[in-house]
Amino acid sequence: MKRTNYCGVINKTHLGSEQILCGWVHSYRNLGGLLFIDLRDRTGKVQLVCNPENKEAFETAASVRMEYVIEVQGLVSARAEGAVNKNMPTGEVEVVIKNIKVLNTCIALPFEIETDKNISEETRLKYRYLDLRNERMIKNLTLRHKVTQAAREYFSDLGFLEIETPVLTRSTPEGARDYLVPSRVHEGKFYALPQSPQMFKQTLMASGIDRYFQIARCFRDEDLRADRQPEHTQIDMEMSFVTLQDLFNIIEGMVKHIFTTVGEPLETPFLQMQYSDVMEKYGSDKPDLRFGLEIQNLDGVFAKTAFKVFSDILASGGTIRAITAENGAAMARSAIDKLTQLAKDNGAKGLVWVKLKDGKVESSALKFFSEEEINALKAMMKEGDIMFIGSDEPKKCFSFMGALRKELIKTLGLKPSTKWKFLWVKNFPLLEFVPEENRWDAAHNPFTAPVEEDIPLLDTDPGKVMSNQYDLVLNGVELASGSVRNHNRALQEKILALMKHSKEQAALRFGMLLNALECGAPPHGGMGMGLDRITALLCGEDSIKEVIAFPKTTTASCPLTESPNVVDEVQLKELHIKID
RNA sequence: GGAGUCGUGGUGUAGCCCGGUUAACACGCCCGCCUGUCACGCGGGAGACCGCGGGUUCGAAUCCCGUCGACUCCGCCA
Repeated sequence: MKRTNYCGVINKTHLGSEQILCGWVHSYRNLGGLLFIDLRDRTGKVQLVCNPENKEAFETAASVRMEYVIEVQGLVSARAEGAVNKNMPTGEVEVVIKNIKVLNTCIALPFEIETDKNISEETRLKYRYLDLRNERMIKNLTLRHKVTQAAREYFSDLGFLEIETPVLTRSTPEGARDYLVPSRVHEGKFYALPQSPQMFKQTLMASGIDRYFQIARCFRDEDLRADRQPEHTQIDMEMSFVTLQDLFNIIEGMVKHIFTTVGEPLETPFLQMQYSDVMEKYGSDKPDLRFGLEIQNLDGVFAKTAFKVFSDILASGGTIRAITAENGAAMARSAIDKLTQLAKDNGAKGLVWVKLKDGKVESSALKFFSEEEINALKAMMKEGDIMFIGSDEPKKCFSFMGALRKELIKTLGLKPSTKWKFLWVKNFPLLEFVPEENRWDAAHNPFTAPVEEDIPLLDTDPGKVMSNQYDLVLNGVELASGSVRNHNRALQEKILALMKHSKEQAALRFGMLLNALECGAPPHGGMGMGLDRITALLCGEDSIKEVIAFPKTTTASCPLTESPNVVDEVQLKELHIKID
């Protein structure tokens, strides 16, 4: 290769040197007797200048158009005082063209690189190879690479082995829908793409691998969101002989290493909270703790209320909760109505608002409140505050108050208190009852171990059993999830039985794992972290599509490759598939 | 499965409410001029039957119905 340097790095230290640069014509300015080209590669841009005295080169330079690929030999020169471009990192220098060669031409493109903003995502994805020429995408993909490398480095240094697990595996119709792959050799049989390497990594623990990690692609055939793609990448990890706190320590170490590597050293501690407390305080299992707005309990205030709405709720075992927002009293009626509607959409029957304005309490339900209640509310508020009160059966109440909290943060345009706020959510219930199916289901992951002292409760009151499950939440995003697993076959089978899996079914679906467990599997645990999500957060992107080179659209299709698509009749026949 | 927003030259938008000229503007593209530009400038030109199908109407980019696609959200996502 003849290239001597990248465009974006050329600076004063290269003055007087001759360079061979290759790249794309980002823009050209032909002044008639003088010609400028901004040459771009993934490191940045540098200005080329061509004088007419260099006749042959000038002729070629005049023929280039947007996005032509050229190779240039030239002298790095200082720009004249007035010609320095302060908006350009390479703006103090320019490269005087000696020779120029067109390596490839380019047709008129659907959009311009960098200058065209607000291109529809549809167009961007259809021409992703052009979109990826943009600085934003180069920056994001570079950062993603760094995150991946940092994770690899961290785990490797701690003695973890990176082991690949199969992508063609078997379907386990738990949780998300599987992507299926028909087998040619076995008529009527299918592989499934893994939703996670869960079973394999636990099996690796049974093998005595002790410490495993993988940058693993996971597949889920579910509807998409800004933070969900049909295939996503997990930093997947599992280790033996660990407690929950060991896992926290290891993962915190990894997160810190990643953040430091990308230039965001962390000082903020990782908080830990019980799932039940998180739900009660924030109405969400992934609250954004950069904002306050805790949900308050008003059961005491209204214990003896004459307001029928509240007294009925309390009598039926419900609860009354509130959120108080500073400087919210100025909120317009329409904004309050919007928030009320949002609460209703999330299951609330209504919301009561209370304002403290000029030392006086105003409220949509003022006439129902006693003097004592008004004073109690007043004592909880500061001048200019607004309080929203909701009441319902506790779980429902927390849920819509949580939705309200999220919306309030948006509506009031609250500024986050810190850049990053980490939260471990732990002590999830192991099981949740599904009334429609008259069975228990894993609250998170069917292989999670119950808290040891709760094991007897599996026989008496399964809903009370706490698990060794945890989530790591960052700025309101569920970043990672993991647990200490069951390493005892009998216990695992007991839990599967509560989920109404017969021994036969369990053996059929999870046989590999169950068999491995009874062959001397060590205690173990681990986690999976969303690589796309952590990268998106670090890039300041709202959608993980911006950190994935070739993502899918909301209908799980790829505009670039036009997948999914039809296949040949011959292919179908080989796979024993008939399409109606 | 459901809700909302959007769809107009290559790209991004205006026009749509309140139907009626050759569908406007910017960038890109083509031609010409220009020796210090950097969103270069100036002059000229090409390029869209307004996502698709149907309906209302003398007449539809505009109103109505359907459909397809994109995005966001709910359901779903162990």
